[in-house]
Amino acid sequence: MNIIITTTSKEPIYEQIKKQIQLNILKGVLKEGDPLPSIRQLAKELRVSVITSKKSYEELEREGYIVSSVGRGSFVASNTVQILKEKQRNAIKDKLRMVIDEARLLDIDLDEMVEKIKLLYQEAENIE
Amino acid sequence: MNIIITTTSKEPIYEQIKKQIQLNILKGVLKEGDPLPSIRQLAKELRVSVITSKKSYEELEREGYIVSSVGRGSFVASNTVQILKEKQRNAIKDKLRMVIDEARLLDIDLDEMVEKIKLLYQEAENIE
Amino acid sequence: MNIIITTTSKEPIYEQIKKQIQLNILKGVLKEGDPLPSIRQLAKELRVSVITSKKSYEELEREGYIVSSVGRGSFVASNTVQILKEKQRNAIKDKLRMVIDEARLLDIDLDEMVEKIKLLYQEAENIE
Amino acid sequence: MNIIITTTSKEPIYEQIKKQIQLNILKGVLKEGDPLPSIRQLAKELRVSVITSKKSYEELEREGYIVSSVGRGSFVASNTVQILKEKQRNAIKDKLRMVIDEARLLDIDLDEMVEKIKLLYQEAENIE
DNA sequence: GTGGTCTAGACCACC
DNA sequence: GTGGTCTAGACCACG
Repeated sequence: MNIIITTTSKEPIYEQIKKQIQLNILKGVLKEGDPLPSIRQLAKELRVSVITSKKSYEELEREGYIVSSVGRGSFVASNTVQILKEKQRNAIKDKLRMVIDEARLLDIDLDEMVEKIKLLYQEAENIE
Repeated sequence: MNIIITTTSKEPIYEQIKKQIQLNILKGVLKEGDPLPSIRQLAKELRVSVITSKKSYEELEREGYIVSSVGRGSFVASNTVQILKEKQRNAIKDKLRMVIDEARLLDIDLDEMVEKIKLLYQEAENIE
Repeated sequence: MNIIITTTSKEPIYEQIKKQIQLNILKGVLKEGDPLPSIRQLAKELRVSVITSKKSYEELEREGYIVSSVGRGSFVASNTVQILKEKQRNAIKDKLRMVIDEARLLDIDLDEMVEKIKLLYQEAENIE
Repeated sequence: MNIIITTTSKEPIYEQIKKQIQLNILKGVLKEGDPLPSIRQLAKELRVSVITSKKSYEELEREGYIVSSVGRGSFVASNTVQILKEKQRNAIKDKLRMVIDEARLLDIDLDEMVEKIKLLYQEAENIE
């Protein structure tokens, strides 16, 4: 699992870690039941305060993506992929709704929007 | 011009004010050259500190939406609405790009995305 | 005499008026002894507060460029052109000194600076 | 890094601080990635309000000289010195253009201007 | 500890 | 009256 932190970003470090772990679960790099690196090890690798890595795990656990137990470590929870996908799809819908609201204010109609999306999809596939 | 601020929101107050004034300019409620309420008057109306209303105006001026001058007040900038709309269109494209990147991770293909957009457009028009 | 005010500028209006009157004297449009428009007339023409036009004249008088007398009006002082030219030459030297100080910090040497000036002179002559 | 502020100057304090930090970055006294004093520490040292030192840092960040992040502090931005130097070179050109415009009004021709510059360069080098 | 936001005062130059 | 600068406090999230 690779996690990249950019300290220059305005996004909190713990949030960056959290998102990238979610991503790894989503992409199947981390499977249900898989062990995660210990808080201390992760902190060391990322050169981050233990407080920070701890906070990431805490949030992930609170939201049901991982389970931790003292002395044993942290593991990807079961059903995580399902829950995650569902949540993310909802999140995407919300973000899309906001983008559309803005677009409509600028008189961008449905057709233009669809065209934009097609272009951006192509663009994304070419990069990949 | 109506401005509504919610102090419970995580979004800074000055950002809320700024966005709503931008909106009014883009929608044409505020036209080029129109005077804005003085920072003190606005602060009074919204029951916020003068510093807060001032910060909103500062950012709006820096981004070219308004011009302020001592002794005269603040006014909607001229020759800008078109330029600003262009800027915002670019901003929308960037946001859309991010949404699409996320969507692709969830294996949402182009067709599904287009369908989602159509639905959301309809939804938005019905609300209006 | 033509005076153009830009209310969007951060330069105070009275300062803009003052500078342009000086300019007119320097260019010979206004000659020594020539009458200036009355404070009220100027304010009316420029659509400016009388306080503002008054302030311009006050400063010009304090610095010796014009003389005013109650009931008679304001006139360009004698020796004004000489004083003005001398002052302006000094002002230019000071500004040039500041520009050079900045240039040296960016490792722009004398030759490069001279070349820049030659180019800008050419440019200015072409516009004219 | 030494910062000297003069409260008697008409130039705002935050502007003085900003300029001197810019200078230190451009001269290489502060290198990319170097930490800057915290806004509170700087405020204490210079005996100004935290708001004032903060405003300096805010503008420096907006213009790309530094990056700040909550909980970590402020640092000189990376990959920027070259870009910033370029920007400043453009700024110098603009200032030079304005000086030349004024000079031409006083019938100072190119040769005289070049001579002035040579003198001022010599002068500046002798002071150093 | 750090920076980000917010408050309630103040003085100034400009109009 | 206006906006621009400055002060001395405060609370928050982040590390």
